[in-house]
Amino acid sequence: MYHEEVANMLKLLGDKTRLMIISILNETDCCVCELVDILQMSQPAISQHLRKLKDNGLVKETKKAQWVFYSLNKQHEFYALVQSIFSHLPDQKEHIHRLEEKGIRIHCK
Amino acid sequence: MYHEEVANMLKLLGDKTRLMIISILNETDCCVCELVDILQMSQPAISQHLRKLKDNGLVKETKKAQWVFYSLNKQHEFYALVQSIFSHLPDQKEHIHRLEEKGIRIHCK
DNA sequence: TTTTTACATAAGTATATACTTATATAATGA
DNA sequence: TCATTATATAAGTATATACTTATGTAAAAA
Repeated sequence: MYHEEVANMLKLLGDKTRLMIISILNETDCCVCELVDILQMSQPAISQHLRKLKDNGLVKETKKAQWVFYSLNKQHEFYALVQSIFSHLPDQKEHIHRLEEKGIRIHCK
Repeated sequence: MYHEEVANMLKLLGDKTRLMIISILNETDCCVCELVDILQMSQPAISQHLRKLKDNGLVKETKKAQWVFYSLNKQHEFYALVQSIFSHLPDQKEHIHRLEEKGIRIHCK
């Protein structure tokens, strides 16, 4: 049933840490250590949330050198739904700017 | 933090039974026994979901004779967010029509 | 080659959640 | 008045969830 799939998607987004992760990835791709720095949570906690998001297909990962970069999967069935939720949330640019200013943003070709 | 409030709202909607209840109430006000009939679940289960929705302010209740009618609270802070989620879901008119046809729709002034 | 950094994962734990069954209440109807 | 109907709620239970700590792995750096 369609409602069940949507309910599962909302449950996935219905956690403040995951909602923040997705909001940040909506600004720019990030590696795990950047998310750990922004969200001030343990690395395993962040990794476990990322795994849930990845298992659901909402995010993709790309290995680059020692880092794993996560990004939103724009091909996801519910990407439009997720974007309409974001339209009701403030953007998260400040977190990215703060990383840049602190000089700890990971840039990788 | 705003993200936390939105996450809590999404968690509330992130249950297929509650999402269905809200979708149905988006069509028309209903009393508990109609929701029990539509959703084919036990009355206490439905009542408990309704309580969660009411505690959060998403629905309102009105007593009429022996029935308690529930309706969406259009004044809710996140009503617009909820509506944008509905725009990604099929409508639930068929359930209401079925009740009418079966002659078990509760009409009350 | 050894250490460090970045990340994943396993195991354990505390809490939350969604039901069930049983029971209480209040309005209606016989 | 007594039975029925509509609803709420309490208590119990099974499962899910979100962390923690500990540990493993792979790449980079020293």
